Amino acid sequence: MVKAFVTSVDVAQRAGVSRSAVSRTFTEGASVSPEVRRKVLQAAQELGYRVNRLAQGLNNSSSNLVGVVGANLSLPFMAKQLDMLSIGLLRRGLQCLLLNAADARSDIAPLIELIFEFRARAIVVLSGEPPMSIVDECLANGVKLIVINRQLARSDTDIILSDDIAGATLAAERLKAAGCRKVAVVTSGSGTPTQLRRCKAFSDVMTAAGTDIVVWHDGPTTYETGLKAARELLSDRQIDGAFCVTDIMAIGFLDGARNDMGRRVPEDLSVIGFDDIPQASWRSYELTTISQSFEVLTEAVLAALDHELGQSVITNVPVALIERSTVRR
Amino acid sequence: MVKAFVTSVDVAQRAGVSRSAVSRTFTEGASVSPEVRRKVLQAAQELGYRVNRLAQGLNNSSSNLVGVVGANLSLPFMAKQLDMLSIGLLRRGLQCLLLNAADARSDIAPLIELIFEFRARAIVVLSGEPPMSIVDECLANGVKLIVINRQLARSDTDIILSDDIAGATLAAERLKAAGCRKVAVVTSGSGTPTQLRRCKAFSDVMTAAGTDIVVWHDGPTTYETGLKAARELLSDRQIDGAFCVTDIMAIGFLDGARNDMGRRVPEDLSVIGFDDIPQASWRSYELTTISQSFEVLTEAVLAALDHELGQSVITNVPVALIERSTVRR
DNA sequence: CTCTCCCTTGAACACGTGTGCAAATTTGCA
DNA sequence: TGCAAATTTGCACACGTGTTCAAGGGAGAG
Repeated sequence: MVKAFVTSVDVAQRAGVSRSAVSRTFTEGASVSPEVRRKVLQAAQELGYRVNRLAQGLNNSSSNLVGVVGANLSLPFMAKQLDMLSIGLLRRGLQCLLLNAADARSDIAPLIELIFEFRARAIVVLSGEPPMSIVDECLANGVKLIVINRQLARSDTDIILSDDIAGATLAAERLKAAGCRKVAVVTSGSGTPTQLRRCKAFSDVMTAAGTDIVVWHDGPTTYETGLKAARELLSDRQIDGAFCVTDIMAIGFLDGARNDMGRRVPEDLSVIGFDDIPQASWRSYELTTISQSFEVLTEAVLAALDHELGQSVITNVPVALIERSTVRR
Repeated sequence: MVKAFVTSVDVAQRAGVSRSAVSRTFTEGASVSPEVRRKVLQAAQELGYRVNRLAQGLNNSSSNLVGVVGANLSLPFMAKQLDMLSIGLLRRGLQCLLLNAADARSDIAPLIELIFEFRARAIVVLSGEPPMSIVDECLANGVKLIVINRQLARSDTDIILSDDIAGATLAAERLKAAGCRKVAVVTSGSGTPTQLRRCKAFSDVMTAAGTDIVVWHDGPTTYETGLKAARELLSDRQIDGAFCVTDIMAIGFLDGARNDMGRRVPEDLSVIGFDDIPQASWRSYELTTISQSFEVLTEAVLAALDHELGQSVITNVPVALIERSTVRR
């Protein structure tokens, strides 16, 4: 049988004071005399006392937890985002309750409901789309909802969007400047809003310029999908440019183009990606891509936590073209 | 002002039953008549009732939380591990409280104390080393402690170790078979136990065989470190083999060897890594490496959660040589 | 010295849930 | 129908904390 955790009653008894004094000692800005404070701290130290956050949260009817919903956490983009977010939360005194949706297609509603049960202060949705009923529930119960790269048809939720349209436009302009005559757009079959936006904005610019485009989409957002795209698309020898809506697919595409389809990059084929994941700068790729600052994105999420409830703030994360060496100059 | 969450009292009132009935309806195996159950469920549905896990945990003096401590979550190895672990926890009805140590060198004690405050059921340490005082505290308070790839000098903690020694030995044997005469060992400057073990085991086999070795160590466990190692080591043209204790460094090393130092791999130089991260199988690398099954590792962690408290189980995660194309046949 | 004001202290309540116990009700059997 | 057994129900307590409220006590001003 294990002994239970030390409670504030134990500490109070040992320090010879009331339980209130103990509580006040550990509460910022409460009124305790230095003498009592010292005795309490010493007793707490000796007994190994730890505040019970569950009881604390029960009282305040809210915890310091922030629920984070995501999927495919091992993909570089997600991993980087989660890494920075979890650091930022901790630094702000918030704890991260991580719910992994396992599959980008799976319904995230049950996960969000779980977060509700923990009376989390806020919910951050990194992937998947929360149903409207849940958005309502968040608002009704005073839980901040922050959605990343999903455009909800609502005006009472914080939304953080990378500027996909500007990014895709930058990519299109760059490929035009490289003199491409026929370009491919590579996207996954998952049809996430982000990918759709990038795909559409790029296509719009290209068709307006009269450039031939061919849109390819299939499979999940992975390296293998990019590889497959290269193998299927590049039998058409007229294609001399490609916009892959995600770096991870761009890297697969590059490998397929060079190794399987015998293309020289950038001489025969210009390739441009999106996200600027760490691997994009590896020497074997040196992928020209559109970067969205992870720092800015993370800061936007953290800032959103402080926003007034029910007030919608749409934050656009700016993008920039990172010139490396997969597009002809 | 926001309305508070719905409580079991509200539900009981609406359903016209006692609060106990509500509680029992949501408790597995409690005794409720079908009639009452139906009324309660309907009322709960209409009001949007959610059990308050904080109050629940307060009562049971333990929550369903599992604290996970890690660092460098965006490195492929860590990301993959966290991804699988968080899925596995969720599937078992446990929630993942993620604490990011931000820096591999930073002290993880404060993070573990935070986990204590949440009365987590178990603590999983992915990186960093918990001080002995905390190990004691875990045991005293009935909190399961699971440490991955850290050898603690204790017999009352669950420890999960990839079989570094067997892996490093496999790597050494393979390089010997490739006919290498002088091999480099590339390791980071962080000196984690895992890396030290791999380094030592490899060196032991090689020196026993009379092969020349040179050990290089510097910087963090990153791609850039591998790149740097190649630039510094390969001015010595006698080196014809390299064991990088981590795939991420092996990939950097490969890029440096090929692009900066003009080596052909595997003709001039054989390279072997460790971990089998997803990037190792990318077409540009096709890195020969030692794999440790992420599935087995994850399963071991989940299994450890069910072990008796205070009983130590040391699980060895088996390794295997994955032949690709960076070692001469 | 007395009065007032401010700081500190302890008692009591609230937070929302699970559960032991005894009463109430239903079921099973003869 | 009558009785015992089994099931269901409600009351009350416990979990560990924050906080309000009134009482206590000390210091400073007149």
